[in-house]
This record gives sequence, structure tokens and C-alpha cells, in this order.
Amino acid sequence: MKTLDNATVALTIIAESPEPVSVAEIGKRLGLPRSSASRLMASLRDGRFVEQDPNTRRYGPGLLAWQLGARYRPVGYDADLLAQCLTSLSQVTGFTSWMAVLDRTNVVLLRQHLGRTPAQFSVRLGQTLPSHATAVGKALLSRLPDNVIEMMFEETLSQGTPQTFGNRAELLEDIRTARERGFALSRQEAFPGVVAVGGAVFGTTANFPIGLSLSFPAQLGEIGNISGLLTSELRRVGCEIGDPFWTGSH
Amino acid sequence: MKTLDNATVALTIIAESPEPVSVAEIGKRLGLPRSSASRLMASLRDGRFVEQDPNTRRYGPGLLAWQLGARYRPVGYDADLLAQCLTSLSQVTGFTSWMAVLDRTNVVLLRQHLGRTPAQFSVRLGQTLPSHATAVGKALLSRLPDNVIEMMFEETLSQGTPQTFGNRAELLEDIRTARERGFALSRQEAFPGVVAVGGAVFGTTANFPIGLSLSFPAQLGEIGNISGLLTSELRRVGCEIGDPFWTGSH
DNA sequence: CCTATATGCTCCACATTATGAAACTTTCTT
DNA sequence: AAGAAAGTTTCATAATGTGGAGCATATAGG
Repeated sequence: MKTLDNATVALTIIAESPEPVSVAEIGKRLGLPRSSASRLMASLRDGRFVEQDPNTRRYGPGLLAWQLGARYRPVGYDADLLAQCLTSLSQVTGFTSWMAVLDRTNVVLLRQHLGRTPAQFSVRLGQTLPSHATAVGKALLSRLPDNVIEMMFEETLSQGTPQTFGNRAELLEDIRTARERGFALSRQEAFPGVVAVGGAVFGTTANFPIGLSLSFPAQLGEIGNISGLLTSELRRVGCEIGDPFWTGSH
Repeated sequence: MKTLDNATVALTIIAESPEPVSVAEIGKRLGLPRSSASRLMASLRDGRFVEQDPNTRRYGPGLLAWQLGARYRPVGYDADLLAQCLTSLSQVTGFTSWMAVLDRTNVVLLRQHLGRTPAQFSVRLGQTLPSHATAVGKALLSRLPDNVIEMMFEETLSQGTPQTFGNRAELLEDIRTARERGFALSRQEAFPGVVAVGGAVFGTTANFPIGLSLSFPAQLGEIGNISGLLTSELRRVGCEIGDPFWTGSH
């Protein structure tokens, strides 16, 4: 279904761009002539996937995308339960907390609660980050079997900061540790100066795990307290949704 | 672009359905054989427009839709300014307030603030309602020229409640009144027992108007007070975004 | 002010690409 | 356990999207 594949890439470009995108830009990124790109975007516009600014002729997200997205719910999770958990984590610690899901080898940020610390740390909602460099990412991966993770990643991994794991073997080792502890750590692996703890729950009725994390300045040495708070919250939620990981030994 | 047209209809069905949808249902609604429907949905799934529940095999909104939708902003409007206006309207009156935009002859609900009245009145976000039966709808229409409105609607209109206008001429008359007053009314035209006042702002940098409304029980006779509050709020916002309608006579 | 360059859009002959009946598989239903 | 219903795969066929050329409009530079 070539047309839909092109549409997917075009819409991904638009979803990632903070500013409206030109037809020429879409054409370049897709390797399509301007005529084809123009036709594709006009069709997406008519379908209201995207909206075209009549002045600049550039394209941004459209109403249908918004309507569809407004109904997106990670299947099988109680949105309120997780949202309250997120709020509580941020309010108690004062740090920024995230809720995220896996998307292939990346994590996508679903929600964010900003902290109260002087140095605010925040990224855009919907943003995609490499799972192997983030705490939530590794926590989410730790809920998948090792052989699946091995198939997902190349042997060498993309380097974000100097602290990012460079190869799959190291990542797998770190994920095994996270599995034992019940939470994952990111020591400035995604953002310099930022340390994060992340965990995940996997509902019995759900078909994928959901991750939560707290990010804080690297200077602070409170990892113990924070990870304790995180795991206790996750255990509470995990028991409520019947996650075998949290109802069991952990 | 046939494939995209089919995709649009399929995704609209999913966006409107509160529950995940089956391939058979999509096929029926599109007039496609099951094979084509299956292939289409599989492709949309691979593009992450939709997600397939592995158990029921039914489809619901996907991550890409959410990511795109999260970036949707009615071009040229200050989201915070409007959101505050909405909150304030609900808090002062205690009634449910809506923010909506036009989508052909319908209105789409973008935001909603629930009131404090004992009988809560609410609908789902993203829901589509006929513009000719709602207060926001008529307020939005009143910002378009009469000849455009005439082209948009058939001569006879769909009947929601007994109070709904049955033909275009009556609607146009009502819209002209709204244009003069600065606000539109819906007297139980969309929902029995519910009266609503609606208004709209149209920013100079925007390419379409945005509407706000307040809904309250038909028993109450406070239309004067409520419409006064609404118009004063709209004038405030309208002046700030340079809407000629509000900076001028109104 | 006129030329130069870039972007967006429409046309149309052509070949890639989606289509749908049939067969096969899986999942409910009785 | 048999039958029905829903989902997926296959493959010959035909419909559908492709991209070069040409036109229109917009932005930039001399």
C-alpha cells in the first residue's frame, strides 16, 4: 500500500515538526517529485489529516488527526489511575515526571508533569526518544523477553551523550539489572546533567506496558529515596491492574 | 487518491466510535470486500494510524494519530488565552462551556469545561454536531458571508429536536440576528431541555473563526446575564487578537 | 523595473499498484 | 464436533498513482 506508506512518512514529518511544512520539504524527505508530493498533501488535506495555511501554503496537523488522537487510549489501562500516579510523583518529589509507551525502539511521551525545581526540565509531548538511552525506555524494554529485545536492536546503538550505551550487550545487561531491581536508571544517557529513574506496569488486559519516570539534576544523590517512591507507586498501580510483576515477588 | 479516501472514511469511523471497530464493519461502511478492508486496515496499522487489539482483532486510534493530534492548533490562535476564557466562563456561571470549530456544516468540540450545576451536561470531546442546531455552530456561521452559508447547506436541514430549524431560510434569518447581537442562541435545538448561547472570535492571522458557548437548563431565564458575560469575554479576547468584529461596533 | 530562481499545482501517456473473487485459516456459535 | 462467521493471503486483472513537461505565482537580486 505505497500511497499509505508515503502518507505515513509525510504525516510523521509533520508530527515531528514544530512549524508547518512545505510541499518541497515533504518531497525531498520522501524522494518524490514535487508533483507527487503536492498531490499527496492535497489529498491528505481533503481528508483533513492536515491543514494548509492559505498564506504560506504549508501544512500542519488537521482536525481528523486531532479527533482520532483524542480517542487514543493505551488499550486496557485506566487513564485516571495513571494520571493520578503521575501527578502524585511530581508533587511529592518536585521533579518532572513522564508517562510513555514503546514505539519500536523508541519511547513516545504521552504525558508530562512539570516539577517545582528552579531548573525546569521538559520536552514536547509526543516527542520520540531512543528507548535505550532513557530510564522509561529501559524500564519498558525490561518487560519484554531478551530475545525480542535482541531482534529489535542492532549490535551498535546510536550515541546520544558520552554516557549512552554503545552496544546491545551492555544494554541487555542493564535491562537485566532493571528487571531485578524493579526500576531502570538513566545516568545522563539521554540529556547531559539529567538523571532519571523509570518503571513500568503491564496490565493483564493490556497488550503493551506503560512506563513512568522521574527526572532530576545529576548533582542530587537521592536516587535511593526517589526509586523507592517510584516502585511503591508502581506496585500500588500494578496490583490494581493485576500486573504479575508487581503482585509477585517485587 | 482512492486509497487515501478510503483511509479517511475508515479513520473517521474509528474516530467516531467509542469502541474498537472490526474489519467487517469497516468493509460494510466502505462498501469494500473483506479482503480489501483487511488490507487497508493492516496498512493503517503498520503506519500506526490505528492499533489492533491482538485479542479481538478490532481497531482503535494509534500512536501516530495521537502524536499528530497533540500538535493540532487552530492556526493563529493563542491556546492559553482561549483556554483561560473557557475556564472563566464556566467558573463564573457554573455552566458547561465549549470551545469548537467549524468542519464543513458541522462543529467539532475542541475543549469542554464542566459546570457545577447538579445536572451535568457533557458530550465527548472531538464529537461532531450539526452547526445549524447549536449555538456555537450558528455563531461560527455568522462569521461567514451569507452566500457561502447558502452554498454549504441544502434547502432543507436535518431535524434534531422539534425546535431545530427545518430549512435554510430560517437558519439564515437566525444567523443574521446573531450577527447583529454578537451572539447566537440555541433553544433546545440540539438537545431537549438545553439552551445555549454561543459566540465566536476570528483572529486577523487566523484562517477560520473559533467559537465558545455556554449551555444551561431551559428552565432558567438568565439568558440576558449569560449572553452579556459571554460577549464581554469575547470582546476582551477579540480585541487582544485584533478581531475587527469586536474591536469595531460590538 | 525586469530578470532569475524557487515553489506549488495541473495534465496526460504509461506502468506500477491496488483490487476482489476464491481459497485458506482462525475464531466463535450451536 | 460440526457449522458459521470473521480475518487474512493469493494472484490475474484493471484501475490508479506516477513523474516529466508546462504553467502560474512568489520571492530575490541587480
